[in-house]
Amino acid sequence: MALGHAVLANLLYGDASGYELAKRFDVSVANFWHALPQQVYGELRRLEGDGLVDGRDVEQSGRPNKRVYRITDAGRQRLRAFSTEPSRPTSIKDDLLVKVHACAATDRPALIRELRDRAAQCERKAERYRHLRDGIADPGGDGLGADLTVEAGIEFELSLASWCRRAAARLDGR
Amino acid sequence: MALGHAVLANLLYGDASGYELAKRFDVSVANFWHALPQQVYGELRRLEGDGLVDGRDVEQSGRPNKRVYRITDAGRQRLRAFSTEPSRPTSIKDDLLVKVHACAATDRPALIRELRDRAAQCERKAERYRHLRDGIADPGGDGLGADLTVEAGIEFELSLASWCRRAAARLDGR
DNA sequence: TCACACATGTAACACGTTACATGATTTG
DNA sequence: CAAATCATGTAACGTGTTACATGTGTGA
Repeated sequence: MALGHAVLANLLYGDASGYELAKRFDVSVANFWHALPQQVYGELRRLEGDGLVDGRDVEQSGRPNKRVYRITDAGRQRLRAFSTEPSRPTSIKDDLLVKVHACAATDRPALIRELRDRAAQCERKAERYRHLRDGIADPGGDGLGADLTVEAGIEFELSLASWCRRAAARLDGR
Repeated sequence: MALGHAVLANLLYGDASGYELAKRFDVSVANFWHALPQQVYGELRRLEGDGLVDGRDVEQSGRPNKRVYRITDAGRQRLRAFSTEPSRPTSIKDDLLVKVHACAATDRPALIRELRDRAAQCERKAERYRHLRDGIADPGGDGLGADLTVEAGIEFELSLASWCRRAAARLDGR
């Protein structure tokens, strides 16, 4: 149930279809959990089979019908149980860091270019997260969890961006 | 070849056995790529089959024999090619962030405790990375890649620790 | 003698990614 | 008329985790 908990957590912020959830997994949540649409659809079917979410078909005019999911009481209980299990340290995988580690055997100029690109990318992402944060309804109450996690996202992206620029400078021989 | 590149990059810093590599994947490299021993052993066999590393058996007295691997020219070329391929944004997976996102449905005190534990854990990790960094031979030359990546590790851990403490405080209702 | 470090694996399973597939409606 | 958005999936493959398995030597 790796993805499952993330999906359940997301549904706390409002019922959603697979399509809508997949988009959230590509923006707000992407910061600490990433998933492709296919995975989300599959996970929702599984969660429904386990009774952790409830799906209902919604007919729409002018666009395809969709299936909207809501978290069930069993789903909430599952999240509660999950919250008391130990989690282990963040798992990070980053090819760019591997490249820097291997810089002695790389195409230096290409690596430096990629570091600068990545820095810019991170800064744009931080900017998007900032807008997201400003849109959170009640950051002290219902929106607290979302507020805290986007905050983490902003800080992570900015700190990575800053590291990328310094790494590029050092690899450039100053 | 997800793990493969990380293994090759590591071997640039000296020949090693599977056991030794597995330990590096649990300390220095864990910051941007994590792997279990089983995976490392398997990957080394595969890399040897592809001619990207060379293994030789080393007899030892007083302890089991080991197989020590060295990166080949083909392996270096592979790293060079890898360095020019695009990498995509860091992939992060963190259960603790999922829990915070789901804080409305969690056991709050347990979550707060875990955040404080994690903060302490991150700070210890940063401390270990600092020692590692101080042990790097030539941070401006041969050790540049390693120096930059541990630096990234230190900053990541410290920024996460600080976020954890702030999150715990806010969840605690100040 | 018990635990720990050294040293290496197999097998089953869970999870994630890529490629492929379909089809309607809206916007430029 | 082309491209983007909405909406949902299957199949094959690659990667990562858990559980199990084995055996020696050193230090408490």
